[in-house]
Amino acid sequence: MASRPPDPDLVVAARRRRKTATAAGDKHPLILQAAIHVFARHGFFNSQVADVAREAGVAAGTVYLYFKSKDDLLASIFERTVREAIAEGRAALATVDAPIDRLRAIARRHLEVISRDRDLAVVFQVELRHSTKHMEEFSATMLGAYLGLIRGVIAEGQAAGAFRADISPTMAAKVLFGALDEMATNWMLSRRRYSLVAEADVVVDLIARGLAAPPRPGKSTPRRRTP
Amino acid sequence: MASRPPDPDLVVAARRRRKTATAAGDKHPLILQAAIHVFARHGFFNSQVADVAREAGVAAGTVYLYFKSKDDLLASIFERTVREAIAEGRAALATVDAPIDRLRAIARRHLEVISRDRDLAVVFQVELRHSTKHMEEFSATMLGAYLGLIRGVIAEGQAAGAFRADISPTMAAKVLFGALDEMATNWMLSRRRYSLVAEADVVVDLIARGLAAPPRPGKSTPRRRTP
Amino acid sequence: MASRPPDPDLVVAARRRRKTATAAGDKHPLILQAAIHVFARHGFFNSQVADVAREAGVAAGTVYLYFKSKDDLLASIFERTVREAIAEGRAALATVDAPIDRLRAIARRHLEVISRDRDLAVVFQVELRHSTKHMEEFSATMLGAYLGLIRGVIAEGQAAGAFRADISPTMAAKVLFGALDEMATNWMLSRRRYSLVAEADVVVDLIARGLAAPPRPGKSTPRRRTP
Amino acid sequence: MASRPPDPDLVVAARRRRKTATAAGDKHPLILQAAIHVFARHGFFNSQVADVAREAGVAAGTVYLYFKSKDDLLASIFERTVREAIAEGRAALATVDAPIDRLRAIARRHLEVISRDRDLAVVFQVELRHSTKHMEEFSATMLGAYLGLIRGVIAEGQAAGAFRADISPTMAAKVLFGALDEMATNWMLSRRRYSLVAEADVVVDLIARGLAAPPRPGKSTPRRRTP
DNA sequence: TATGAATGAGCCTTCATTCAT
DNA sequence: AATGAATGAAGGCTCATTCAT
Repeated sequence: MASRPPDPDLVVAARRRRKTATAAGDKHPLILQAAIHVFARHGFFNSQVADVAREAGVAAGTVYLYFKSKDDLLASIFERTVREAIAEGRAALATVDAPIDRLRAIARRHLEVISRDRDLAVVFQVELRHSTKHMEEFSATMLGAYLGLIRGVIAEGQAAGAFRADISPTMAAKVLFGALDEMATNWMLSRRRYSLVAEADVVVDLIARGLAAPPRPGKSTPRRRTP
Repeated sequence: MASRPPDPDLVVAARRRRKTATAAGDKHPLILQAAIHVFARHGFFNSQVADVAREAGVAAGTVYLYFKSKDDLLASIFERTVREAIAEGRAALATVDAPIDRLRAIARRHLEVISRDRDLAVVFQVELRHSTKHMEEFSATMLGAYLGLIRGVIAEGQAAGAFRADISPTMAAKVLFGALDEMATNWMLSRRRYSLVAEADVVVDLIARGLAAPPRPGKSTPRRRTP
Repeated sequence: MASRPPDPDLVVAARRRRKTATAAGDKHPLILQAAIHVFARHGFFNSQVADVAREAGVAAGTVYLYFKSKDDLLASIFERTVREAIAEGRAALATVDAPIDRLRAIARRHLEVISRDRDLAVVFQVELRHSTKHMEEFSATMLGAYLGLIRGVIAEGQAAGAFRADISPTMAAKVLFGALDEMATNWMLSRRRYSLVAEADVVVDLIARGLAAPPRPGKSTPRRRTP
Repeated sequence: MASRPPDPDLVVAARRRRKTATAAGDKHPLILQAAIHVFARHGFFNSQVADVAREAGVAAGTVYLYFKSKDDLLASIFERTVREAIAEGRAALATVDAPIDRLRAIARRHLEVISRDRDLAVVFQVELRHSTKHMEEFSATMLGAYLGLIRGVIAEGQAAGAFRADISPTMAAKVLFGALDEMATNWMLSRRRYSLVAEADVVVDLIARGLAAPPRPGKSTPRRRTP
């Protein structure tokens, strides 16, 4: 364990939380969760760093030991959420093989992450949209990674002949992400408390149908099995 | 045409602004439009009153001759939009008689007002949601008037036997408004430039179908039972 | 009347009221009186030029046709009051001869001017004291003239042998003015509505007694008569 | 002496300021003193918070760690002064017994507090009078406490038979306070630097004489009749 | 002369960020 | 690592003053 090359993802994650996550007392997730709650309740601009600190039960200065700036709090929320979605997406992929099932797994986890914490959903779907700068910056990095995950699954499906090959997998990935993102926004804005995750299936069915390879007579969609 | 008595609506509109609207020189709509653009571009909190003033080509202090505060700019955008939507909705109603056509007319105009100015849509669907205070305050006044307009059409339809009478017209009006509002938010958040107005028909078809008066006895809607 | 050399005082006064005091509609005193009321009620700094204009029944811009600035309003109140006090003092002097009577006449008129208008008293005794700059500037001009009037009377009394010559008439004038000024301030600040003018006699008695020439045996105070 | 329980008054005073008054570093009195000097020199309205901060040697924002607003600075000056006057008055009362001596002690301390700091006197007697709001608000609280102190002494004197009982102690307290307040204002406005404290005796003599219990029957105060 | 809409400099106040302890 | 007092830049708003009509 000591000499193995470190997982790049873990390195990135560790770098985010300044140095030692020594014992149990890591205040990084504590403050981040406080920020989610405070931002969701009052909005990013109406919230003060001192509010977040108070909610987290730390001093105002302590926030700056874990985050570069107030903006960094927002960025970290975005980043952590996307990172988790990627991780959960990957984990979900491990259990299924058929391309359409893999897409469904990603979509379900995506909406699960969102619907797990309504405050997070508010921040992620609304507050994050304010700064075009943020959006553009993060779209290029984290979001790119997430889209890459989806694109990979689609490309696999195309390679396996399950999906039509005459559509760019990047474009198809964006369509799926866009649809899921809009589901999430609707759910978050809606006063009703319906099941968000259930919509994953509908979205995937719809898109998968659009992606389906034209049936070749007498040959059903092949199911690939991973070891 | 020159000496005709003035349109009462225009008189009301003029009274809203400063006294002598010296022909072209009324700065009220000028500043409001500038605010819509600036707020849409940078977000309400990232915008400065000075930015709005510069965009409108007036001095910073001038903004305060027409609006009580920066918040009032936001509130005025909301108010003007709802007022226009009501006026357009009423105008649309004048041309059709059948209840379902009347609903469709309102829905189309609603989405037309939104899609006419994308900046306005951004401000109206996103920035306005920030301040719970604003929302609550205006929900009670302007929004109430708009919902009243819809409710009236539905109640008419019920009275005429076109709509089922066993649903509160207030509730039905909220459902329609909620659906249109979500269409508008989706369109505004979406990167795609599809026709928003076209969705009005889909929404109205759906809801009108749900509102349709039950067919004559002997041919009841089949009730599916879930286990 | 046309060719006589103009009275310098009138010239100054006329210059103050920009050009023609054409007919009855001179707004200069109107605005000044409005300023006295407004400043007395809310204080100089809490009053706005627009308040004064409204009280005077004119537009805000009109104030600037008669006064250089807001400060000039305060200065003009000071100046007009002192000018009137001088004029009234001179008029009073015309009726009496004995030095002590002449001092008493000045003192009475001084306090009369003050007590005639309580708002004026408030402005004159309190608001005017705020700006040291103003005080110093005006002390050198208008107040100097008023003190000169008093000093003249005292010097006359000294020349006539009625007052001791071993005290500077300037110093004695300041003492008298200072005493009267403090009476005025007390009266203005006091919640009681006693007669301010009556205090003139007390003050003059006191100071005149201090100024009295040492009695030379067998020779009573001479009474001078002016033609 | 080192381990004695702390003086309750000091505890209260410390609580008034920010928590840990790290020995010499308490900026509350520092800023307050700076405000007294700046306000006295330029007047409340001509002074900027930044001026006060600079005079106190702190940053502008620091003022707001100790005071709610610029107005609060003025209010705090008032409050601290009255509080000190009450404390000094009480201390003075501890040394004397005879009612008239007790009144004289209070009066002397009152004028002592004022004359100790001329800047304070200027602010207290002039600037504070501007805002009627302030006056009314604090009259009801702090000033009420101070008047209560005086009233108590007078009531004691009445109970002891030293003062006539046919005058309301509240009214008598107001008369004494009013007289002292006017002495203070005169002294502050006056260019002369006479002893303000000495006037306490004169005022108290006068009022105490008016409060004196009527002599025993058979030797009544002569009543003069005016025609 | 009179108007009042327009201007823009100025100031109070907030709050993200720093740093001595 | 943690604190929270201190900082000072930034921005909303006011209002004295100007000027085109």
